[in-house]
Amino acid sequence: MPTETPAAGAASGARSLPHPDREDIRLAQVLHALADPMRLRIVCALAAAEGELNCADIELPVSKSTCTHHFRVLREHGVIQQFYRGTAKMNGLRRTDLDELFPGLIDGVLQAARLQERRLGAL
Amino acid sequence: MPTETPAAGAASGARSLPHPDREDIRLAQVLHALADPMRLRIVCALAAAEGELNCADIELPVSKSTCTHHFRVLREHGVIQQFYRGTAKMNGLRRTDLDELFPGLIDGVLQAARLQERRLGAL
DNA sequence: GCCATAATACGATGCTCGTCGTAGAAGCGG
DNA sequence: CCGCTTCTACGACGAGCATCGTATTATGGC
Repeated sequence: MPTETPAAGAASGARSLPHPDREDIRLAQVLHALADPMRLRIVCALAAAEGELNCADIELPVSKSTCTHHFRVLREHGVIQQFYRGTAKMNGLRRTDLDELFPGLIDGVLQAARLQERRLGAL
Repeated sequence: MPTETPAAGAASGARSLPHPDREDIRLAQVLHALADPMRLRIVCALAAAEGELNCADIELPVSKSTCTHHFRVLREHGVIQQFYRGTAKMNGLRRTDLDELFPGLIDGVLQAARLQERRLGAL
């Protein structure tokens, strides 16, 4: 269940990953987070995986530091959810939160991304 | 019909307003254009008006130059359509183009904006 | 205890963006 | 023709961002 609030339990380790509360998520911030090609790719991969994904499971043409940066932007803007599992950090879309706040938005963006990829790929 | 291609006719004056072709519109650019609070407000006003709106009909807490800048960003990223009518410049959403490229996206964003406004206003 | 793995933090750099003010251009009405 | 309204162009300034490399921290296994 990747849509629980991570506050419940504080998990195991000491490394904390601050997530915004659902009511603190702002549309403009979500759109900004989604407006970067790298982050859009991350979100699409996460949505396609339907579950959690390791940070390293998504291949991006950028350095590790930049990758970390993008994941953090997505998390701090309320788009994804992150937690540690051993040395790995797992990622998941905050679908239920986003769907409750902005019904149809994420689906629209994901479908738009798929359509555009198909359109440009089959050019 | 505010959704025609403005290339047909070249209108009256000499002032030209370059619009991107529909197939040149990119999702990331649209999201980026929508990610600014001012521009989001403009788009919402335009959608609510259902027709064309004068630039000055939308009150924004920024200077005139900044306003012009935002309108241009929206136009150059394919979100709105602009043309001159006398000294005024009229604006309209490119709904049909956007709906064809990214079905459901604009509706999702607009509804999300309305929901958030209601949520935050009734706080 | 110690090393390997995975990710972070920090600082730097170059680019983009949002904002503004002022000066200028295009059309309308007398 | 002249002034008024409306928008634009240009330049500037400060902030933010995407990117990187390197040093550091946290976890798990030997």
